[in-house]
Amino acid sequence: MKKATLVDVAKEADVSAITVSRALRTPDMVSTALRQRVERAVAKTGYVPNKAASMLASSKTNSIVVLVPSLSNNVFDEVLRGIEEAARSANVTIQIGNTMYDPLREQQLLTSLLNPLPAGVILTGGEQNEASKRILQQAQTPVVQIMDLVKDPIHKVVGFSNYDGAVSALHHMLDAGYKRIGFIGAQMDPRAQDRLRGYRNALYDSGLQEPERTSVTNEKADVKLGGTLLTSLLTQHPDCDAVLCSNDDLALGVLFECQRRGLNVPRDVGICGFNDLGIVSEAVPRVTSVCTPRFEIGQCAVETVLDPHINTRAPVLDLGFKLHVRESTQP
Amino acid sequence: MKKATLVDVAKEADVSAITVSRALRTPDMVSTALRQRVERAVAKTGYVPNKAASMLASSKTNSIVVLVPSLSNNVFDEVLRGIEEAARSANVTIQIGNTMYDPLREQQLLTSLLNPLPAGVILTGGEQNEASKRILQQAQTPVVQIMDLVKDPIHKVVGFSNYDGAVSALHHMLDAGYKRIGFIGAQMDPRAQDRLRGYRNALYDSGLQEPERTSVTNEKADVKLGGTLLTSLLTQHPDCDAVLCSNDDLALGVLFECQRRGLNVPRDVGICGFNDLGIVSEAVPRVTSVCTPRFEIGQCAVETVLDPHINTRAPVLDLGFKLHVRESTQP
DNA sequence: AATACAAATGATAGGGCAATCATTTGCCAA
DNA sequence: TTGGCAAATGATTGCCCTATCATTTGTATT
Repeated sequence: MKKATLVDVAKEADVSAITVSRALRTPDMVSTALRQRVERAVAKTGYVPNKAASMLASSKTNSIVVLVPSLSNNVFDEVLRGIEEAARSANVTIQIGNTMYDPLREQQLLTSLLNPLPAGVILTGGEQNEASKRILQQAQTPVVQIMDLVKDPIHKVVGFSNYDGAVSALHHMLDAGYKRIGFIGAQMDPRAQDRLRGYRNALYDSGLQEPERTSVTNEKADVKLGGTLLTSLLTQHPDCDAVLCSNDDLALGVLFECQRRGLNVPRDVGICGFNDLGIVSEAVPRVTSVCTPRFEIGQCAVETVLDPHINTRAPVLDLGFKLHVRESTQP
Repeated sequence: MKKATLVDVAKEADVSAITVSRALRTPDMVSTALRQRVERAVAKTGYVPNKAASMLASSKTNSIVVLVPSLSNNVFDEVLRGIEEAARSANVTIQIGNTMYDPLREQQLLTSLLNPLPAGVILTGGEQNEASKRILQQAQTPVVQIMDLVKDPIHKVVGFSNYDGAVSALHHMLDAGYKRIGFIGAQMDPRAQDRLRGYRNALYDSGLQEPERTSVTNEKADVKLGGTLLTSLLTQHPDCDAVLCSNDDLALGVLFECQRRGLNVPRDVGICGFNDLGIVSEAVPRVTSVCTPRFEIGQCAVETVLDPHINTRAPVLDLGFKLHVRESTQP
């Protein structure tokens, strides 16, 4: 038995095909009686709309393309959860692409996923290459960039200030009494660089006139690397008494390395992470971290991208952050 | 300017539309000269194939649907990495769905993602509900179930034995001298249950005739829960001298809880995790874990699902596991 | 040179839906 | 009642590509 089509349903309901189409897509536009008749016919025939045909005829889809730079970075789980939840209630599907922090890969994904044209695109950050930006500008679909407060957004931005987050963390660490605070960073994308800038400027503004103590690399940030970077930081700056980490994996690695070296946290070394991934609040000692609104960013990104009044809204939505102070920075 | 279609390219190259189609899809079937002419015409017109039309005409897609139960569980990152890599080299796109451990959600995702029909489906485990299984059986597309060695596979299975993994871990712990080994489990899906079974049987077979010491829940497994479960385990069985955990997050939580309680690992309590997620090998002390071939499972699942000889291959592919012994179980 | 056959290319006919414009129906005001 | 208008429904056409079958061209064989 072949799959039922609109025409089959139409015959069953004794109406025209286009009416069935309307009854399903825009139920408000048909009479109640007819709607019910169509529903019955759909049930009876087991009709399932053919998306390919629908796309071809309307050159539209109800799916949102979401590009993230990593799936192993737990930061994006929460973002994706927010996106999924919002997408579900808006009745759109999502299409996830993993750019692996590679602009070229991002461009390829866009080329591939923008056909057929999605209802919207959600991207991470503003580090797209020129070709990608051109593609996005020419595509007739709304674009939301998330995480960063990107300066020259394609359309809209939903995120928070990484710079302010780092500043806030540093002020707290200074208040807690640390004097020779270092910075450890990896995977130095624009967000991590903003955090580094925040560290630098807050340090400078504090009047301590300290030399900057940093250990930074472009490798993929993970727990192991945190230990490695602490080692290199302490080699260059043995007097470090605290470390601000560009993310929580690094912070955990730093904590473990301290334990290996017999350094007491928070007494000998204070540690602050970034993102507040849940695991850091369970470590011993519990680690201070800048809590970022990842779930909300996801939700809000979907709402923004689907918003019909998208053109009349502020282009940048700052969802803020919260510093969660814990034992690791309270000597 | 409208987008170029096959016909435009055909005019440009002075051939028929169908020939252009062939030149692009099956270049071996046309002459070299013509292929080059078509390529030039494509470049000149900026032609991009319309996937919706292609799908409609052929009722095929070159995308693979991948359903995982969680994106926050780091187990699936690696699997997805393997899938992505293999998919890329096979030139197919992937469509990721997150079932959130909910069979109904899985069913909804299948209903939605099986239209248009994908080139294959990759699912986690065998815990689909009856409706989902029926949908998959009727869909004319290969299905590969991963992670578990599912007993009654829909088509094919790529995974490893969770049961054997647990048995192997337990044997190691017994060999290391632990006598009163407990089990901590959460998110007790069939895989976790297999691990529990492995624990039970290995314990029984060891002849120790020990009572079983378990603390198990169906909540989402995370680091925090590890601590909670250890607390409950030690309340009921204060004599526990080691813990096998159904995954690494729990193991880490157990380690942290031990630290809070002043219990020395591995002397007072031995800890073994499951999956070997990278982070456990960095903790202090480094934690023993059953290393599972997640990347390979992903790769292999794609190869299997796309394999034209799929019907003549063994239905179950066991990729094995490796116990990585570290400090946490060497008193 | 004639035949046979394979390789290369073409013509036709949908695939299932939605945009657009056209028609019918129902209802109200005058 | 009739004209007018909105609401509801219908007919036609096109979206762009590929499956299928048909034709042409090229090559080898006798």
